[in-house]
Amino acid sequence: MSQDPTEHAEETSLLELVCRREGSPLTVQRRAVFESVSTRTDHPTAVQVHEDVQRRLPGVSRMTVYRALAWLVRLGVVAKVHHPDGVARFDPQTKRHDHIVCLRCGRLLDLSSPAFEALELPDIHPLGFRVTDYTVLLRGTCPHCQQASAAPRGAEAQARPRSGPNGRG
Amino acid sequence: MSQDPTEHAEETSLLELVCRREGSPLTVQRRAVFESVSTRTDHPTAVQVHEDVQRRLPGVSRMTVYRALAWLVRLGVVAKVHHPDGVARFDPQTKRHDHIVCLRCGRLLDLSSPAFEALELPDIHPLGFRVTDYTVLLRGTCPHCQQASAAPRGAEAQARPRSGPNGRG
DNA sequence: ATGTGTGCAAACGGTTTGCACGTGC
DNA sequence: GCACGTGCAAACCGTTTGCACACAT
Repeated sequence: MSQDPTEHAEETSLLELVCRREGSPLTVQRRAVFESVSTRTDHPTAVQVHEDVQRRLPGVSRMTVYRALAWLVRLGVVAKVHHPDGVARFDPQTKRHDHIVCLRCGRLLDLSSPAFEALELPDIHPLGFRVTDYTVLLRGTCPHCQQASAAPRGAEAQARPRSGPNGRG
Repeated sequence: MSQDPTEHAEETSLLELVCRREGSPLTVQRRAVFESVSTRTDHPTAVQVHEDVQRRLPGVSRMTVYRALAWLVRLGVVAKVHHPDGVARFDPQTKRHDHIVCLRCGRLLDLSSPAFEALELPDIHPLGFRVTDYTVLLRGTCPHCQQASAAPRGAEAQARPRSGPNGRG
């Protein structure tokens, strides 16, 4: 996709920094996994990241990708988000933010809206919980699926585009 | 728990009503599944519902519970909520509402707060999406785990009490 | 009587784990 | 050189599916 290596230069050095701090070696595989996640904006699944990495580093096993992702999440460099479909997805955005998901194709996107940034949740302690964090999930229909929904009947049954890797409802 | 059968009388008749409308037979198993979900407030997993149902109707298979739950969800009588752990949970509350989850034990609860009811989200159409629905997920620590967190070190690593049926982070 | 819900068992997909080898530091 | 990350294969868990029988209507 992007030909400019300097684009992710600072992120990569962040990765190195974190590695030093943890005393963990920064391997080629981990770097590739991080590159994949931080390049994409569509919250890829572990399998999708694996495909991505494979393209650059043939031979990398799925296990390595799973472990690298878990490691990145543990270091706080990557966020694990839970898709309604149940499969884990990964997000380079680690700051608190919200998501929007298309109920037809399952596409999940970050919600970057000033209005949402400004949103202030009531500061409550429901049932004695100590609330540390929150996230809003919007559900709806993406532009592409809005057009598609006009065409066929029984739209709910299909709604399974090749590029949308989401299984069950 | 509750000995009073009249407590769920209206819900049961709702179930019968919906069955008539759908032309679907109301079986003992389905009734038991519905009873289980509507009685509990802790958003049981399919397996937990199965255990519940088994207690009353020994011999009911897990498959039946899965299918009954899917059926109830399709009829709009029960809501399927997605837990951060990835396992599906079920909720008798079908109206739009929010949740709070304990990051230690995984317990998921409905959030019934007037302040949250009154919350108005910005009416935006991010990236051309048509937003139909939304939900807020609060993350935090439940009262029980707040006490427990005082005791051991490395709390994040363990945090896996027997009663909390949540696998991965 | 009839249609469909149920039960069994097997498959499936995503994810995790144990161990020998290779690699980064 | 040493530790740890990697790769392989197999297990695991929640969930789905196909088919014969039983049950609700």
